[in-house]
Amino acid sequence: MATSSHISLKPRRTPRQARATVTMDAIFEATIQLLVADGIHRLTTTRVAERAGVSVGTMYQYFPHKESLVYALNERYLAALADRIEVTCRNQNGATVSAMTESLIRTYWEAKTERIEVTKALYRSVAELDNQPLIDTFANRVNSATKAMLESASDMKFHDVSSVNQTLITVIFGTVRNLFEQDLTPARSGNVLRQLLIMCNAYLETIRTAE
Amino acid sequence: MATSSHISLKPRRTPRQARATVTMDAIFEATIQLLVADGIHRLTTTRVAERAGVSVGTMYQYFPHKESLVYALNERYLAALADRIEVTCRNQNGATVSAMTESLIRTYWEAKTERIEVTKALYRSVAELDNQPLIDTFANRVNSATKAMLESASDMKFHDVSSVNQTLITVIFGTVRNLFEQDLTPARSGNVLRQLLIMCNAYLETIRTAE
DNA sequence: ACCTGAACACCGTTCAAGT
DNA sequence: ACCTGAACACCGTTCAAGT
Repeated sequence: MATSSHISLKPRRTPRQARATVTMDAIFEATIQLLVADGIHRLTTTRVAERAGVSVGTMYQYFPHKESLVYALNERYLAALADRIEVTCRNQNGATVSAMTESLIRTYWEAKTERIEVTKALYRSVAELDNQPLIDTFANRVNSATKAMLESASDMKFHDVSSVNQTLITVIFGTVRNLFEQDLTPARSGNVLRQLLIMCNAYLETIRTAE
Repeated sequence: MATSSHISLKPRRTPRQARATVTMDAIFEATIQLLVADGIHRLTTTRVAERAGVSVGTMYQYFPHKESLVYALNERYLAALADRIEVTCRNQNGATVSAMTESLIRTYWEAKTERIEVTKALYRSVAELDNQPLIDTFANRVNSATKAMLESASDMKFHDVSSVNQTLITVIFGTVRNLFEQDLTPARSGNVLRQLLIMCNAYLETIRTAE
């Protein structure tokens, strides 16, 4: 397998003295700056150390290798995100399901869009490849195909096909990708896929009667 | 920005002779084998050339740099996926919207799960970092929080909270992530988010009456 | 037109030596 | 406990020389 779970990604040393904490913060800050400015390809240990104002050797006292640096950054990001979601969930205790769903969507979207450059830099740090053109080409082809399909539907005419099309594509592809990456049992995956279909149908039924 | 759109990711040379095509196929095959077996971190130009049975110099006649190799692989994959979706769309011409949605979900899921190792290797080639443990931790925290929230709902009792919870989380997070990465105008993003909410509500309404 | 492989610049990582 | 930076192995990329 491609995983290398035997190699620790954890920081090597936990700072005990004040200057060590300063050093670690400087390294983190330097990393995020370089990531936002130049992307992961220009992120070298030499450059991080240089900008953080420490020697390479120092960096390696805190992080066993370069990967663990970016890993730690993502860890911080995800932890903060989970914090926010937990707060939202607690705040919605006893509310209606609709209100819950709404605030869950809002919280997640806001967390992603608040500091867009940082979110994107982190996404790109994980998705190293600059394959946006590929994705765009793919999206365009799929959009055309599904739109034409929807317009031909025998049981429904849409007053805004583009909106419905975009919604269905984003929901279905996003959900399936997410589901795939979760690596659930076939039974659980199958269930979510069935529920997804039910959800799409319920949505279509709703906008049908609304028009 | 992190993008490097001024650097071409396209193949450098298009094969004109038969042996050149053989060479390119060998390089592609070697790349995919190494990717599946060892992951992107062990993918070096030397190793690819070695396994393909050509010299490094030859590789660089077809690909301007290492990145373009993996890029070309992803390009092939996405093109094949788009092909399949187009076929599905054509086949569903004039069908009911429900049937369309269903075959779209099925096609996409099947394409991803048919040769799981290859799909995963490609995903990992783009998502270089081995951050599965991070994702798992995050998912567990979120799962607990949202499940507790749903169980506290004032307007609804679920006979299978876990299923509903997993569905909502997968759909919402997958959709939002996908939406974020599409980089649409705020108006279009806002619309999809509103539609997503409508969809979740329609779903909840459906399973409420079904129970 | 296509292939080779030594050569070069640079990067990740270590470690003996310091405070 | 924490920091330094020269040293080493290895990788990406090039290019003069070949068929």
